[in-house]
Amino acid sequence: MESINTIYPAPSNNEEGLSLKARTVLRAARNVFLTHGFSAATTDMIQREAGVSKSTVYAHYATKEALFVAVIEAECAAFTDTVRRIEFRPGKLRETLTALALAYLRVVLSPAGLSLFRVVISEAPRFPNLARTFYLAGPQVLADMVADCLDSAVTSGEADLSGLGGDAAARLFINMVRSEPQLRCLTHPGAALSTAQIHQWTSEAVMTFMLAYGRDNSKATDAPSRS
Amino acid sequence: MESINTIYPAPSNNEEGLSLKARTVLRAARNVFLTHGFSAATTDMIQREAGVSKSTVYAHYATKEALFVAVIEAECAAFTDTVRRIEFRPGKLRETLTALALAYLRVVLSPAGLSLFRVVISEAPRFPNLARTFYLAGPQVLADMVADCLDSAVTSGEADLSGLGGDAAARLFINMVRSEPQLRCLTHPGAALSTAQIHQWTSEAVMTFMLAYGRDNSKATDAPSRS
DNA sequence: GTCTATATGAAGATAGAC
DNA sequence: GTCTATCTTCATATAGAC
Repeated sequence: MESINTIYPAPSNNEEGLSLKARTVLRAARNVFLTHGFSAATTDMIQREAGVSKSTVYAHYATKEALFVAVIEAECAAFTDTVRRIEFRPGKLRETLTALALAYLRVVLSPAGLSLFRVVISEAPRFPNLARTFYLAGPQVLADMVADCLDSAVTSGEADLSGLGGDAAARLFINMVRSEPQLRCLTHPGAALSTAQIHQWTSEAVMTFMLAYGRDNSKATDAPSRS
Repeated sequence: MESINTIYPAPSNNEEGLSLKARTVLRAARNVFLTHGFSAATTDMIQREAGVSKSTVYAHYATKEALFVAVIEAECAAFTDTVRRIEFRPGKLRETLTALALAYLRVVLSPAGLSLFRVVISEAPRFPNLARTFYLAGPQVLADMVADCLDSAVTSGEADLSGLGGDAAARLFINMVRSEPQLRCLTHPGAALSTAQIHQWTSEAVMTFMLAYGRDNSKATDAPSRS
């Protein structure tokens, strides 16, 4: 009894070249799969949510599996787009890292981000290619961005990675940022983190990283920057 | 066609007071649920794997849901036991943290650990209590242990947390340790990480933490300790 | 392409004998 | 408590008219 896209705001990407009904089906499938996962979702739910008949669904997607793959691939692509759009003008390293972290958490902790993670992880044994796609579309893309960022900082003398590669350092940073808040949200459904909590966690992660690898170690600053 | 407990070595805990058949059912259910998740698992699979009839299953557990809850709670309890058993004699901070990290990763990256995570996370919307139980049984327990460790180190002058609470610092550390290898294993099913990779990652995480909060900052040592 | 109606199989759960 | 056999519901997918 929910209208389309009530729960998960539409990405409206990668829908070029699809007929009107096909798009309707895909979006309905997105809501249903992200809400219930693959196995618990039924084609009936999708058909009903889309407001079409069963045969319309099967006219565009041969099987439930194919529809699922289409949904997740589109979602991963949208995820990548969102992450890529994050602005990071090369300014002060601490501020840049903070901005990147907060923007990343906004995506990861969004309802769609959490559901996508849930579904992809749980279906990874059955859809290993989707899982790899997800890894490349999310963590990998951000890691590359942060690595660029860090390489610049090393060049400008703002950071000293102590023998660590830019890539390894970037991974350490984004994992430090993402891990705890994401785990908390995943294991406490319905209890979203407050903005204050997110800012505090981010600030602690950035501080830790700067203490370890920043060149100007002024240990005092732990006031979160509002972005 | 797999015999019981082929895939996931039994915890053999919390089975006191259960009849022989009840135990057989519970263990079969464990294998099936950890392998397929809740929705894709069927009571037929469980019944077959246990080598009993359907009514035997329902004689001990009223519904599929109840059986699932029993399985996951037992698994969480076993998880806690394993984590609690980790030795950490208060020695040098770096060595203690390395040992804790490696032992934790052994549990988290084990087949049972990864499957438990998958299942709990994916079913969290439907079984929120189980998800919270899992959080408390795993990350929370280790965080407490690490926090104790850090408090000692602060007292002995080995560490300076720069205003961070022991709890927050502990969380940062274990998340830094767990996050990337776990995510890689979850998204690349069947491709286990090599011991060398695990040691390298651990070593990088410990080094980062020690650079930020260790009192004796000798940046050179990045040789992983074999434990 | 889209609909209504239906085939076909499998799921969770129970009945009734022992 | 345990089994065999079965009930009921609902899932995926298709047939055939328009």
